[in-house]
Amino acid sequence: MSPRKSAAEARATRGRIIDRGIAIASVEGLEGLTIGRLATDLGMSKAGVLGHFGTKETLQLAVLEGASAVFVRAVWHPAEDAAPGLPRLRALCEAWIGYLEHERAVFPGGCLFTTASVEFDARGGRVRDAVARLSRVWRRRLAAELRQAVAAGELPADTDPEQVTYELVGCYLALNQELQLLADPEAPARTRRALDRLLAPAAADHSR
Amino acid sequence: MSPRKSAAEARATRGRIIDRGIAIASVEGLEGLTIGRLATDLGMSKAGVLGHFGTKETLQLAVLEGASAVFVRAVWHPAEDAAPGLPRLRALCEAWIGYLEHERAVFPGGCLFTTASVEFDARGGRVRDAVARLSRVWRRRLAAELRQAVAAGELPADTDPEQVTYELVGCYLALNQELQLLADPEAPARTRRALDRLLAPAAADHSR
DNA sequence: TTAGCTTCCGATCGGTCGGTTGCTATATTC
DNA sequence: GAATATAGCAACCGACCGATCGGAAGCTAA
Repeated sequence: MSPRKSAAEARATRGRIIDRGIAIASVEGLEGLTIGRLATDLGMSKAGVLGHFGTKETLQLAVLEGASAVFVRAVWHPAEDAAPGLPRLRALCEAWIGYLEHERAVFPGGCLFTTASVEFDARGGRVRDAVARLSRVWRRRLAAELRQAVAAGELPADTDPEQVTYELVGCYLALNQELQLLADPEAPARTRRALDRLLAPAAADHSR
Repeated sequence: MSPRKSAAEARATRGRIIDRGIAIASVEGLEGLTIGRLATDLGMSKAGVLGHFGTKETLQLAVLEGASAVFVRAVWHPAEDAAPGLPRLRALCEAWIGYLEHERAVFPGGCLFTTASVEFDARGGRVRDAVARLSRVWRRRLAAELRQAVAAGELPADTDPEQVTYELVGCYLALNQELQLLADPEAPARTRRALDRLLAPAAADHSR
């Protein structure tokens, strides 16, 4: 009927598939994301959708990568302008709250990584590996930023970066649950209170 | 071939279905739990399995209820012997860690409530309502226990029970992720360190 | 002895899954 | 302008999904 052909248009189509896939997967999960549903939503045939990826697993990985780009753009990029250390951590955490609270247009079902993490944490396969890799990357970045803040004397010298990272991740998992499952409007305020405790500046008795 | 008939045996069969269903659902999710898989695992026919529940949704609710009983037995019951307030909170939290760390025989794929919570948090329906209800019940119990500890002077007087409950839930969501997705053996120690900070006794400058 | 109830099975239903095939129509390359 | 490459479609595949059906087997009560 309407065979689009140019390479540029094909890339655009691929992008539309991934965008729609992110939206569906954030609600139904990466396993619940089906090719037929994707095709119907986009007014395409199943073969037309699958032709861009070959395999559902490859499609899932592409959606995951697309979601990762959204996350980086929404959370990490806005914080890059802030000064390294505590200010950047603060900006990062605030953007992270906004991402979970307002990014409904992109992730109507909440953070796709939380969903995918729980969905695949008990399985094998490339998707699980990709989810675990992304999770580790972001934890490492958080810990590195925390180390900078400690080195700069902005956080107590005895701060354990891995420990604070763990507790930060917990905060955001809980925030996602309170927003999505319990629809609790108090959740962002509670998160900020927890952050105030976790990222409390070092007592000003340092030399520098 | 082997049609069991007595009411007692039927109840036993129902229990076996639920037990197996819990194990499957903790790995595949409540949606990924299929009647055919259940029937194969138990050496039954699909009709025999579904006959006990009528509907997959009813089966999911029964599995959820069964998992709730396991959780109560593993986490709440052991803590009932402890004195109300802080000691009971401590016992509760320690049992909770053990539940996530060692209950692999019952929940091979990690805590079923975490899985179900994320799986249904963006949908409607009775299963989602049941998950949200259980989540609220346990948060309320935690908060009530925290209030007791504050009233007894075991925790600082300005402690916000809902706030601490939120942070406790976050700790256990993070623990589940580190155990299941990242297979990090340090996770329980990190959880205990976080608990030490969250449940630090009030400074002993109180009168009573 | 027998009627009625329940448990469970085998067979089957319509529907959807991921994936394949053959084709057309366009874009690109020479 | 001819040859090649490819985006996308329609049709279809075997497998599996949840669900329904009639009936067989065994318990219980009259």
